[in-house]
Amino acid sequence: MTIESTDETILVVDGHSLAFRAFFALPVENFSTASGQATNAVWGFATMLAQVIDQEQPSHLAVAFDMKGGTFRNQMLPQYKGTREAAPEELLTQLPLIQRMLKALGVTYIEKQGYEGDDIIATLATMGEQAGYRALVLSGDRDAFQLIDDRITVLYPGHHFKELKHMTPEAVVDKYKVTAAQYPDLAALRGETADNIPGVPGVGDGFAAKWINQFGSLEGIIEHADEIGGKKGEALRASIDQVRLNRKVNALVRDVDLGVNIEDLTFGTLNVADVDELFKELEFGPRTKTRVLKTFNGGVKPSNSVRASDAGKTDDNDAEHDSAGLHLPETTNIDTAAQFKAWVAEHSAEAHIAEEISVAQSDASDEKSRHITCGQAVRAGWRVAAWGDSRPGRASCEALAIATANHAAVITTPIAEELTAALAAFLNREHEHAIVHGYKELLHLLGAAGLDMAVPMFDTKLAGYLDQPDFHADSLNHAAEHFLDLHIDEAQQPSQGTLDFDDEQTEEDPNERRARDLAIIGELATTIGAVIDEREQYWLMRAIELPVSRTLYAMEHAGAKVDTMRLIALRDQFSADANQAQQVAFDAAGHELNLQSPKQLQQVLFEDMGLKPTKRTKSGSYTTNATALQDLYVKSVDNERANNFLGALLRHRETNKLKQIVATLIEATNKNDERIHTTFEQTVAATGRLSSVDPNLQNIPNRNAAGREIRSVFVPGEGYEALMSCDYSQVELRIMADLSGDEALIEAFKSGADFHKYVASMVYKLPVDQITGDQRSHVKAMSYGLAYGLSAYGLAQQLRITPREAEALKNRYFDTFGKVHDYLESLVSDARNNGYTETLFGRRRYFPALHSPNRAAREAAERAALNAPIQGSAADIMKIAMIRADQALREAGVNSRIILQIHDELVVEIAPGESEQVTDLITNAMEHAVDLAVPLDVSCGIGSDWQLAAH
DNA sequence: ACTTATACGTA
DNA sequence: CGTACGTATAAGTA
Repeated sequence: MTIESTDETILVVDGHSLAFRAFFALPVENFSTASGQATNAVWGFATMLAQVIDQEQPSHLAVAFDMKGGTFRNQMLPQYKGTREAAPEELLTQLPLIQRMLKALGVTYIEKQGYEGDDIIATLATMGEQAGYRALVLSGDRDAFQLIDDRITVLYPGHHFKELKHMTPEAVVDKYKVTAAQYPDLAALRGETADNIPGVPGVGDGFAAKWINQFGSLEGIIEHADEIGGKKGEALRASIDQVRLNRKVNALVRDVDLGVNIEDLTFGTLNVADVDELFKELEFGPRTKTRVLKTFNGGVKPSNSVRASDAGKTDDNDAEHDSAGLHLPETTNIDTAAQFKAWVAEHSAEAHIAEEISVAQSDASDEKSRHITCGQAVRAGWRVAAWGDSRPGRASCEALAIATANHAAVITTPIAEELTAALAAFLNREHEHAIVHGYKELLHLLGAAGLDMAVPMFDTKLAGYLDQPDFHADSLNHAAEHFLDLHIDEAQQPSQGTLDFDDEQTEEDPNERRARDLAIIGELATTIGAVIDEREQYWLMRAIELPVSRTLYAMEHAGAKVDTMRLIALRDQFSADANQAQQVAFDAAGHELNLQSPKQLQQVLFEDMGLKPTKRTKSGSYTTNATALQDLYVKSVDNERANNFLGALLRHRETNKLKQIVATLIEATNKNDERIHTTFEQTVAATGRLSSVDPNLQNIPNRNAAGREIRSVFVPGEGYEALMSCDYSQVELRIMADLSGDEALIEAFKSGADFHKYVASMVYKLPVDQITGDQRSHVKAMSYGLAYGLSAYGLAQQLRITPREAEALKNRYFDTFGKVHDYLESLVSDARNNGYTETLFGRRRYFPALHSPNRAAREAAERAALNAPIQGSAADIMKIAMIRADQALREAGVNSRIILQIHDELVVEIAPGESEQVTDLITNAMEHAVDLAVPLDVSCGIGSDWQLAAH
């Protein structure tokens, strides 16, 4: 980020690529003039370009465009860019406007008949380099990577435009394992789907890089093609001509005669009158004008942007900066309470700034607090972090730190008693000024050191998740790379381990890494905090995610008690059943085989036994999944051998799976307390749901009797007398009823009758007592399928009815619940317009693929966009219920505690004599988590194990 | 020792 | 050709 160069820097922009990005990133509806001229691409182009200029501060600038008419590439490769959809009319009409704007802004743009924008870019970057400049190439086309060297960097946009990756020689090697100069060889082997250029089938970046490193170059590979064995070697030999051609086509021309001098490509003298006129015509507001003027009114003037880390900075000139340009706090090791108190007194002022947030009392039920922001407060505050093993049930803390932007106090374990007390007092007093990364993990680490901390002001891990729920950062460094475009030194490679952040290196001074982690947390807070405020999502973090983290910590820490003896008995029983089924299968097949190998099964079923092939898997082989086997089983009554085999195989599948699940549970049981401490992932599921890992306790069998047996191993632990299970009935449908306002569906919920039967009677226009079992189950499947974007075909498959019948059912259903239909459609169209969906509580999920030219990808995005707000709202509601339930239990002073969450179900460990009271508390917390147009219905059961607690 | 495909458990 | 997950195993590559 810090470019230390006194040289000139030229920024070369791929105009078409930027225009495309702008066009698809912004909804046309919001950017059109009264006369109907679309302006989204023009506006986006201006702001995105201004953003890059502000960030990079180039001294010279040029924009390259493609010209109509083909290039030499089309003659070599007729299908070149064949799959690319023609640019939409609404974008094409904006290109001349963009060029007019560039002219008014005093920016040179270049196009040249017979060449692509990429060739112009390559030429400009080369010219810049030869003139001793640094060159930055802004392009979304990976072909530009071949230009990269010490002086040429490609700015490659990520998912969101602002995440520009600085592709340096090191970054290319890092990503592709080949040098920038070798990149076109790699691309030729791999092909380019976007340009309709086939590569070697089955060969991706990985294999291409391997070969290049083995043989040095594409030519080397072709020479030694015969030495490469396997399917991939074969495919390579068959594709040599294609690959050679690819390589010719992807080479950029670096010496096009453009008729310009590099020194003339300055900018900064914009024509105010022309800009005024154009912006008036495009109906751009004064803010856009100010924004653009600021950037284009003096190309080389010093930056007006302040680095985030400089906020609240004191006159601390010897503050360290690391290689990535991070401002590191100065670390002080603290051993005694007195040292700590003195340190706090000295640096307290740095952590507090004028603007404070008054959200201490914010809670889920307070509607007015929904608009709270974190504002400038996240720029200051105490960074609190800890290092060690944060796995529940086995957590241990190595060190913790409390820091401002400039100074860090580091405390290593074991911590003296007096210092522990001082830390406890500090955390108790200052938690609302704390910024953390992973509050839940921090609680495990603090807990291991005998400490606790109430909800902090800001959690950068949760914030990153709210910002981009589809992105999963697997470490703090990864988050820094993604959100801050900050590349941490090569030397500090993560080694394996389950530590909170990346594992420590033996080489590095531990405090150096701690300082870096703290600095990253501060940077993330400012960067993502701004996004959170802009979207008004601070309430979500403060009133839902942070408090639920605390509840989840308690659940993970408590764990779930299992009956180990019973677990072992079950494993042995399932194991014996599986073996027995396996033997029967072997006898029927006439030989032994691996029943867990789809490949071997295909051989036996479709070749040896000659059964009629089933549906194909995506790789083209015949599926051997349970539904297919079931079908074959039913159809093979007259073929005794096949029938016996299939029956045994199905039994083996089921019992073996159960055996495997039980074995995993045994493995995961903590020897000390005979409890299983799962980890609830709070930042993984893109919809806002939780997930459970290590082990997954959210997929314990529940659908048939044999599987349900496994639930009986979950029992109350010492000091507890029972387990209680409480679940919401049809939450997602109730959310749909509320949000759609469909009177019929609302009435169905208010009736209090057997819901599915009642709905069936409305759909079939029959009295409730005349509804058949089939009718009820068909309508039930339809109801549940709604929120998934279910197709008539899918419904037919599931219910084993004809697509015609399914279609008829769907039509009747939507005739009855018309507003539900309209609502579901509005979800998708709103998502298309806004780019994202939103839950009841403002949790967002973005869907760029809604504009994908690929039909399958687009339709998948449509179904996901339909589902996300519904599944996500249900998740929000459950989180609020958990916070309320947890709080209610604590306020009542009972010992009972929540131990598991399975999306719409809570499992509570009940202390003696508390069952009635706790049932009331939990039911109330769940039922009144939110106020919808229909009541939330909760049903509870209590028993001496999880299975018996079912109701 | 790694990745990919296949299958299957839950809501 | 229904959303959201996590885990295990086989088979292919190294």
